[in-house]
Amino acid sequence: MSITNEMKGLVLKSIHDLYSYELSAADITINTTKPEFEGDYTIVLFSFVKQLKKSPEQLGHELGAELLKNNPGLFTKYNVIKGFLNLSISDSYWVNFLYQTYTDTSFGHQPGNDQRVIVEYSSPNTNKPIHLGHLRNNFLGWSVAEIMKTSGYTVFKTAIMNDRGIHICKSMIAWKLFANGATPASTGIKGDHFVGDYYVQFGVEHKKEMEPLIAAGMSKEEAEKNAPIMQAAIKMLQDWENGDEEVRALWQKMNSWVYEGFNETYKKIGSDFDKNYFESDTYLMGKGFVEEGLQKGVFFKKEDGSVWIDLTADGLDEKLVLRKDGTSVYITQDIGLAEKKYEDFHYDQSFHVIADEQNYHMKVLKLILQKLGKPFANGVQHMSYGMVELPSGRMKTREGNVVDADDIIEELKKVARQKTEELGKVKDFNPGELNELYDTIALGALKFFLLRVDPKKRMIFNPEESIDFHGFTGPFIQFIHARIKSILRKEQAVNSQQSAQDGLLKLEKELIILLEQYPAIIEQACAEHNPSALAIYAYTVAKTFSSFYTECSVLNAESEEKKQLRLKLSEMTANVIASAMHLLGIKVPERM
RNA sequence: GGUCCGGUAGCUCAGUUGAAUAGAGCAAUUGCCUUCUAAGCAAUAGGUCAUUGGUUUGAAUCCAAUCCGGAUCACCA
Repeated sequence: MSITNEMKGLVLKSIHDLYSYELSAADITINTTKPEFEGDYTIVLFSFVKQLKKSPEQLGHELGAELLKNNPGLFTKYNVIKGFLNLSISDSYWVNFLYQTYTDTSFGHQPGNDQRVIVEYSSPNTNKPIHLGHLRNNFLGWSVAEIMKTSGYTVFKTAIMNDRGIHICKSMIAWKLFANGATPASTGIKGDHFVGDYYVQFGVEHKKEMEPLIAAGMSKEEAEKNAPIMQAAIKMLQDWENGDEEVRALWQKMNSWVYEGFNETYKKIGSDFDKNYFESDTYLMGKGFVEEGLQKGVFFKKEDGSVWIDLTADGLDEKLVLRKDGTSVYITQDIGLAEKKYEDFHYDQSFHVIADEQNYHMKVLKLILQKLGKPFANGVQHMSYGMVELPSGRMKTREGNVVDADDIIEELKKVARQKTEELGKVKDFNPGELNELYDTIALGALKFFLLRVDPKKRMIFNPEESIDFHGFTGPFIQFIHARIKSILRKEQAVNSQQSAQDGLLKLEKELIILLEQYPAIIEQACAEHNPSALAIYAYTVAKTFSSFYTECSVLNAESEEKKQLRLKLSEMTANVIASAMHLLGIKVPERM
């Protein structure tokens, strides 16, 4: 149990003993004591002073004295300032905690519960390569899944490959028209980029063809639709749906190029999946629910044959679920997929990691599932995150203003190499080890950069300023880890009983207090589905260690006892940093 | 227009279940490498927490109004 929870229990008991009053734990606020006051943790008295009809001053002193009297080994002193009761916790408590825990690499992990969870993330379109926005999705999804695993959930990672539709046909048409049979193999271009290039080329050609039509008096919308290349793409989609063999073969071929490219990138960034779903398999599945919804009176049919749901009573609009031509739309497919995933995994919760532009869509999806009476409806949840924007605005593949995932990783690797060579600390590494180190640093910088901010907020990436390796960054934390390991390579802590030690230095105690909070941070990150809590925490630990390291020598400590304490403190810090960074999908090097 | 989200230092962001004098990083200025890795440490400077009013012992945090920015309300996915 964490120290703050333990303290809450003690406060409840003391209040009961002193005043025969039953307080609830929710009434008690405990904060770490501000540095300008004496103490480690502070009980805010205001929150329950009224219930007890005491002055904060009197209550503070009575409660402080009672806590000290009953827990002489835990608390050493107290002081009351205004409505705050500051308590000092004994050094021996902290040292004991450190000695008990310093080798525990599963510190903060929870035993398994019986909750089954799906995290659906990544979910790319197969007409373009992965960019920075997709990376945020990938890193978030992966990290949330790992955090939930650590917290005891049984987690399955899935992706839905958006492998069909008009956007795919655009790439296909452009390839047919302009490629002259070129392939990724013949051009040496990575498959997803290769196909993406034709998607962009479609856009260029489309725009070109629209101009004369608009000049001839057509509206923009009409021109968009009537441009010959668009007509060809629409025709191709129809052929695809009718199972035209030639179109299907081309579709399969081009998708396979894309998957080859994706797999390479996924491998590099560490995304993995327990199961992939394909839209081409699932896009017809929702149709069955239309009939079910009509029978249950949840849906209604309009004169033209289209089917709708009326959500105005829920503060939303009417929403189409089946086109008048009888084909299903996005939301209908999602209904089918949700049920399919339930059949496959029997989930209690199913998270969709999707950008916040789809908040409305996900709200509607959940509502429809609830109205259809699906048993899994309440477990369907949107893990919404903000888009990554450039200083110039949103990234759009067809406008070419994207930060490509493969490009930025390569750029960061270059910076990592350059910096490493300048510093010259790993001259004995062989080329394989060096390459691995550059990967570790580059991906560490990128993942930390994208995970350190609150997922719900949109974020701005400035390519000019690029990604830093100093300060609040992944490489800084990696560096601190490498530094600790360097000490531990020279000397290991001896596993021994706690020896009597007084006088923990300020920074020593600060570090132990921080480390003790790790399980609470994981719990918070899990409850909020928010990896940034862990990123901020990992940085704070590294930063605190760095100050400690500068001020206190580990290997040349004043005494053997101090040295042992500091070795243990170093080891535990390294363990916690490695663990927290792992939950973010970031590796930590032994040397850098 | 309806709904939802946001506005904190020059920039990027913490802090938002109310709690003591609002914190980091970058950028700027100044010190510190013969001692465990300087991708570092220490320090200085930088704030009308969008605005106004309200609730409270106490408000960046809660409420109301206003201003600004974004998303969404498709027979696209």
